[in-house]
Amino acid sequence: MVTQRELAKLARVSAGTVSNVISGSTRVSEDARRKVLDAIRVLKYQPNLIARSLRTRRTHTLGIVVPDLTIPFFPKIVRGAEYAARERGYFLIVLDSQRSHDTEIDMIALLRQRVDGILLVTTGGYKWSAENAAAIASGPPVVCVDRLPEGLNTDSVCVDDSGAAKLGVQHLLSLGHRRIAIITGPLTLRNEQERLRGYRRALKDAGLRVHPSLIWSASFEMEDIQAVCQRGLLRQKYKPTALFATNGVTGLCALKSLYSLGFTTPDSIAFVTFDELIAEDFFQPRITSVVQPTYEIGHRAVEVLFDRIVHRGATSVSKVRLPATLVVRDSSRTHKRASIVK
Amino acid sequence: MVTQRELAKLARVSAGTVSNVISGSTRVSEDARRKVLDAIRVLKYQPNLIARSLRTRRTHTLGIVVPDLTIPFFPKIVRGAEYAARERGYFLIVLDSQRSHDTEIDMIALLRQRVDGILLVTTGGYKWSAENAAAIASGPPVVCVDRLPEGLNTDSVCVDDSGAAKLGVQHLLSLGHRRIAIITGPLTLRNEQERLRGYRRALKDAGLRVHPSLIWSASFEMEDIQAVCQRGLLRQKYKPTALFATNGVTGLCALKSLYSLGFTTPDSIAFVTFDELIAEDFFQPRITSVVQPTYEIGHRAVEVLFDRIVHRGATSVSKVRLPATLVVRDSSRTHKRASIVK
DNA sequence: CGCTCAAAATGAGACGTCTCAATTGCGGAT
DNA sequence: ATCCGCAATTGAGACGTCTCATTTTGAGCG
Repeated sequence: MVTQRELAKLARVSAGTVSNVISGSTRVSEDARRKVLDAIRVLKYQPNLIARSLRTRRTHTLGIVVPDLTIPFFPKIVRGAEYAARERGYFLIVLDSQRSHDTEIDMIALLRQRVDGILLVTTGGYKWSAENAAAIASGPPVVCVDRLPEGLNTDSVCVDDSGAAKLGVQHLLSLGHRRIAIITGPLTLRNEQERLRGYRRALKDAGLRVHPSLIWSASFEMEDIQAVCQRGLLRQKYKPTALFATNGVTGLCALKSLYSLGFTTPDSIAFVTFDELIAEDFFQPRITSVVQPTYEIGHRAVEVLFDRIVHRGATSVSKVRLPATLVVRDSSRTHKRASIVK
Repeated sequence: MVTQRELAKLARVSAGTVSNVISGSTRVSEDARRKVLDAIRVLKYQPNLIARSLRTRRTHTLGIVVPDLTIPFFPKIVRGAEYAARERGYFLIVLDSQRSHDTEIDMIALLRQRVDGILLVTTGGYKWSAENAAAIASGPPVVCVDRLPEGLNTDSVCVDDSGAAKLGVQHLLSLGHRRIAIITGPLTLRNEQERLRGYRRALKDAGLRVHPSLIWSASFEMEDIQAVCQRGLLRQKYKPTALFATNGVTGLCALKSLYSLGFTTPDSIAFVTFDELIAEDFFQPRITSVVQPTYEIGHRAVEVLFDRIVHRGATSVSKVRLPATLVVRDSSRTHKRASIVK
């Protein structure tokens, strides 16, 4: 490995000057600069990042922890983050916590010494212990993405959950639907709470009463979702003409349940879901979705993180909420039965 | 940050002894060990990994580069690799080359100084330049996974492509099918070539002629695949009773094409694909697949990599091929028309 | 009591970089 | 000719760890 010292010898300048040329921190004469750059070329010098990190206490690396890389939503966020990181010459390390809070904590601990900042998509559904929160606070800055943890007050970037849900529900309202059911994931997740809030708000704004029998919640497990749909759909009294799902996993399973119960979209029930379904364009008819700006979320999160790295503790906490967009496809097509309902 | 020097002061031993206790490289008296361990506990010492790396020239970290994290196949491999890495106390860095060979090369360069070994799933479809191959050879050891690059002679771990394809085709043969079409991805990929070879072998072994009009190849683009299926299926003379797809992307698109052309599985055509389709258990009927041992591939690749890290250059190149398994579901159900064909 | 020898402990030095106080060089002003 | 001031350069030292040659310790033995 070629070192700066060797460059110095070849270029006949001091080691300090070589370092100054390379890091560009101090003014260097044109002559010296040229000699050093020549030497770099001749010896094919490459700086030793480890040594540099030891000295500067910077790694020029960011880390991102996600709950499950096999859910397509997360790689999309990773992509946005990676792009933003590379724009600034940073390197991004990806870790998968496998939906385990403990693993998540472990991974953050492992990242601690290797990165200058962390993007965290928590597994969610629990409150952070004071101890773990303190550990976070004492390490490199953390920006929470998508899912906002309880008990952790950091910068965050996520979609405007309630606004996004409202968008989807308003679309159904505009098609004439009045009995719109909602199926959410676990309400221990703040996102899910907010999305439910958006649903309520949309209905209230439209002057409708929010009927409790139209609000369904389930875990992320197929069986659970199926059971909830079955109960909700076969209930006679107040049958929905439309269903809104608050996330992709739930939406996919719900859709499957509808089909297996003999329902079709949009004919027997209109359907809108949060997130692009995994095999989105495979279904006929195609599914209308509230689409999150995944790439922007990742990208923006890195920008917020850089801000924080620079202004360490200075600025107040920033909570960014990005807007979702509605992509209208077939599953919500206006339909005579739906439009009849009043 | 607590340093070993501070530990030494508190424990009233030398810095060298502290280091010996921590790294366990030399024998240390029980007494000294206890004092040091106490000090570690009291001061909450955590070793500085950067400094350690600088000194030892080891990072205790591995890297994996994959073409596209949004294809579920790759995160599964990552998971197996990560597990194996953690078993040995190593850390795994994940990078997404976004299907670009240039990015791939960049990423390997970036990893160079940060990891002790690299797992590479190349984007494929091109030959590695001698220059890039040389760069690889001069860096940390590389193990190629899944896709084997041309022009790069490294250890590798992947599925037994031809055997796996044979497995799928033999299944169709055993159901009585005789006119079995195959649709592959780009034949610039070695995997695809091998899988096609497996198909040929299965037919030959069964004493059947391989009819050229039954061999279809396409890029990974939907339109392309659709066109190929259309041409193959609407061709009158030699219409297949079964279709075998050699990878998940192609399989998914082919299936969609079948449906849009009015075919159904297994009624009008039997269907078997490589890999679990993204929304596998969503389709009715469910799809029969040749399933790769993704987790094992990742896991095993890390083991091979460790071997190489330890025996640096000593052992001969190892080319591991893991067997696939056939998961029979509905799409290949025996069917009267199929069984009639002779 | 002194000697030997192995085990244990020591501490200087190196890994490659950056930083900073100190020094040098040089043109221009006095 | 001398001095000043600024820019450029220098080189020692530190970051925290591990290594290794050297020294110290102490148990065993004559």
